[in-house]
Amino acid sequence: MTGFDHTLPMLLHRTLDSVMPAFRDLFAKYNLTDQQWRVLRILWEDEKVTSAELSARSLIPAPSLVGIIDRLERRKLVARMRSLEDRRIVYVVATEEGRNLGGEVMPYVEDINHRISACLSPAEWQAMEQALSKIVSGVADTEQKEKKIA
Amino acid sequence: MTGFDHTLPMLLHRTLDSVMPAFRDLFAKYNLTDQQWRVLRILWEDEKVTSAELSARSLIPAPSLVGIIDRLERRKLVARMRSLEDRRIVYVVATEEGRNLGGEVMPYVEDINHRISACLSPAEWQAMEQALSKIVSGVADTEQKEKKIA
DNA sequence: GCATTTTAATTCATATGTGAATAATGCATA
DNA sequence: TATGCATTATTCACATATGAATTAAAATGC
Repeated sequence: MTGFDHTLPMLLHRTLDSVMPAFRDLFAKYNLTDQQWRVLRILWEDEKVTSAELSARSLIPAPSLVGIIDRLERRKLVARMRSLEDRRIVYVVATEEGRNLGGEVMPYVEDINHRISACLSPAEWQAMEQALSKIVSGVADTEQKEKKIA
Repeated sequence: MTGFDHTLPMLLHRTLDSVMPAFRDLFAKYNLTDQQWRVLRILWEDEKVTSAELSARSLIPAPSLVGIIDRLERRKLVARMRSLEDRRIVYVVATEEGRNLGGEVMPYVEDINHRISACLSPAEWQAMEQALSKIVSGVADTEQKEKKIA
């Protein structure tokens, strides 16, 4: 293990690589990718969400979202509805079928999440989440400072 | 913030999204992607590495590695050398030029890494790294148990 | 020695990520 | 009200991720 292996990007990628296969094996049974699931997961609870908000909450870049929604739409799991007040905005909603699929997959997803959190004590989990969150806000702050300099 | 936002994959993705732009802006100045950098970073120190080992250490899936090495090879930054003892094996090596580029970029990469680690105290960083590592080994263990059952 | 099985790298089809550019609409203001 | 600017979603070109299949070259069993 060199210094490189202890780099934050490598630590995060390594952890993702270890947990994602379980999710992907599950999603594959329903012909879903994990990105498609993320979208469905958000729409499962909320009525209608704009594309921009969906991108922000799913952490899926807007250009990728277009194709993902296209494919979900073809399968009648979601639908696009252009706003009438502001015709630039597109709302995405889950269909009845999409909502049902969400409800069907959800318990298994929670199983996996429970198995993951069982790897740590609640205190450890809390500390990890705070550490990650500190990094997110910390990095954002240094970027602000650099903008002021420039 | 729903439960979904506190899910491990979302936490990890959110953190990655916050730190990667700084790296990517840097790499873009040298016409490198972050995956290309990861390969160069490994070859910068080691003499020759097999494709399989490169995939394992860079966390880049083998099929992706093919194209990445192709593009680095076109720019004369790395070279492929087929093993003479076992002709299935391909060694990848950095050229003089590749090694120089590595040396040139490295200090700036370390700057970014320092700025990231400055967001946490050494103890917090240590705890976070251990937590992530616990998850990696913990998830691997539960997979083993499931194999035995099946 | 030859057929079988493994292994290493690659290819293939499809889905997604990334950054720049575009089209369509809304908004401000001269 | 016409013009310039901002915003939303999309498109484009290119690079990478994913899982299955393929090729070539060992290793193994008989």
